[in-house]
Amino acid sequence: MSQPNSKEKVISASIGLFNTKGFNGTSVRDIANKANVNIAIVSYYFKNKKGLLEYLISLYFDQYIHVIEKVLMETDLLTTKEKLKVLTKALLKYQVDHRQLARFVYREMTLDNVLIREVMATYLAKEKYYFKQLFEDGIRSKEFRKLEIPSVIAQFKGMLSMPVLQPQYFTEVLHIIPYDEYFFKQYMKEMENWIELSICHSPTVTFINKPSYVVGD
Amino acid sequence: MSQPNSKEKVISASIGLFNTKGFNGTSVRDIANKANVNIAIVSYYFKNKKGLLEYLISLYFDQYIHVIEKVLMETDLLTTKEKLKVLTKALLKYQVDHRQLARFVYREMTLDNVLIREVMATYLAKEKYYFKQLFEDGIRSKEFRKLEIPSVIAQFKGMLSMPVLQPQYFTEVLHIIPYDEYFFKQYMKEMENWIELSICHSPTVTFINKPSYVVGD
DNA sequence: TGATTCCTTTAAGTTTCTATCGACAAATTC
DNA sequence: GAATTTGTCGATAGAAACTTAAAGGAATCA
Repeated sequence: MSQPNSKEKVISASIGLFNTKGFNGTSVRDIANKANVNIAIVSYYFKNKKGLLEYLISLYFDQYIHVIEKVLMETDLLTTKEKLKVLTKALLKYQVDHRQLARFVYREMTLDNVLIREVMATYLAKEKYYFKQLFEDGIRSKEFRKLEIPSVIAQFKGMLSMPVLQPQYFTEVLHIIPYDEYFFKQYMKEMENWIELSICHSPTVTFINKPSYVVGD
Repeated sequence: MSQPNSKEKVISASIGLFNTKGFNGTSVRDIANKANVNIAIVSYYFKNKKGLLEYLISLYFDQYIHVIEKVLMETDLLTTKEKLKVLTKALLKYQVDHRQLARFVYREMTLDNVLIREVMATYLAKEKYYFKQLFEDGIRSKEFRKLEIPSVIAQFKGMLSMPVLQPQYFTEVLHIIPYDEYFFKQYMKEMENWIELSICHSPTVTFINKPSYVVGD
């Protein structure tokens, strides 16, 4: 029977360590020890530590973008508001399912690191394109308020990443267990609430393709 | 004339470097070079690199908590909603004024680092106490909806920290310049909007921009 | 069987980092 | 003015880091 590949072992060990100790705080030796492989294995598969970093970031964002595209494909017939909700749920779920990798990626994003920024530039541009399009659609169809799109994107991303980025804050200060089913539903509700109240016009009724001034009186 | 103290030089150099390269990504030698002092100066004033870290974190949070307490003192006569708005503005301003230190501190918070967590525990507990009290007051006086307080605190903190934590995202992806006067006002408006719409009961709705059905005709 | 490719290990090269020591200068105190 | 404290500097020991070269082994294929 084939035991887990050395490459796989390095990947999962490094995700775990980068998540808890950060990229710079983790040595190749640490990774090799945790993965139970020889030190040089890392160089063999990823050339060096930076190569491993690039690989992991691409791994995360490839799937991330794929989630967005899949949702947009499959929700073609829904209202923009519903699209946004489905997308929110899918992205939250993706992040929770890959919480270690996600936390690590988001943290490294906050560094002024040329390498990382170059790797991420394309992905972030795509993400922005899809988000922008979505919000513009919503505004055009009068489902959404006239939003300052960049600010809203920022808010949206902030809310999405908060629980992934600060899990210890949730457990140690707020005494909530992030990542369990209950938390997921609760947080999703909060975000739906935000969509309904802060993004959309009317909290009660929305119509497809009908301008909201028809609804009013 | 007294040139800036060596200690001061080390502090500001380290804040700058930790901000851009992270704690583990910065060496004591880097700091000494940027500060234009001898390497041993760091140990002399802060015992070692960890000591410097502790000092900076305490520096940030001492002032941070002080800002909260000052606002709560001075807004004793206002409604809870107004209190929350004043507090939001004060904290945003404090963060922007200390953006480098703030980004660094928030980033290090996302690591599973025992030392850091111990230093911050007291501050975060205080912060939570004040926030919780404030939201409970608002709910009791019926100004606020019946909120899940922990979730709301999380959202609130997420929004506050987003612009500080991801400045490059704003400049490079959204093409906004964070930290300038215009951005500050815009973002503050967004947060006031959130307070009005998502935190408070709806009746007193205010729009950032006029709702589009008014613009329409 | 022999050759090839893929994977792993040994071993060392080279750089980089932290922390500390002892000497020296300047300022302050007595 | 002497003594003491405070601040600074250069050098370095000792540890830890990343990377690479070269060889050993296993599996596959001709």
